[in-house]
Amino acid sequence: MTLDGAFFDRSVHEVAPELIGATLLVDGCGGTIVEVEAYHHEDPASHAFRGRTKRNAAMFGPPGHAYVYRSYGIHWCLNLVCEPEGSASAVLVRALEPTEGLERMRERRALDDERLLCAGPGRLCQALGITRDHDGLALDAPPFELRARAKEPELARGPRIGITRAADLPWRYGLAGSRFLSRPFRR
DNA sequence: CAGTGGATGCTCT
DNA sequence: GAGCATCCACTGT
Repeated sequence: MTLDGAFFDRSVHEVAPELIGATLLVDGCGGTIVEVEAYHHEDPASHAFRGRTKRNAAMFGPPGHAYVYRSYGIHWCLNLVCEPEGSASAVLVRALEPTEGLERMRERRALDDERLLCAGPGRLCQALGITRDHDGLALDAPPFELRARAKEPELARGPRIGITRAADLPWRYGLAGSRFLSRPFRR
């Protein structure tokens, strides 16, 4: 079943854990989502916290669309916009277990190690070929393909990675025990 | 393993 | 001009 606008038109805190186990492909490359983080508009760590700008405009658009931004001048990062339009909340996709299009992803990453192919927000965007061109695109239409998980996985939860503000909030979710996480979860 | 620092572009102060 | 929702290469144990 394709995840569409209705799926994303809910609290980011409901949507984020339900994305673990879903399948994300871009032009046929990608795999199973194993790690995400929730960013709410009232959250000081969110790009939308200080209001709408040119960069974060897609966060203020309709749910079920992509928000892509450049990180540290080098990497791209992919978010999935949630909640009713205008509330500017989104889920950062941090890691995939690669399952489809492995050869193309290895070429893009110039890397053979499957474990590190999509283990991190910058890495997975490089592997899937995600750039600014994908900012604002709908997730239920090509080049995106986003399918709901078949069954509920065992979840891990913890604080988000790489932020300084609101660093204690446990809004990172992962597939428990996966070897494709960007970093392990503490227990 | 852990820790450090460089690359690099854009937004906001 | 500072500060980043990162990654990689390098150092030292």
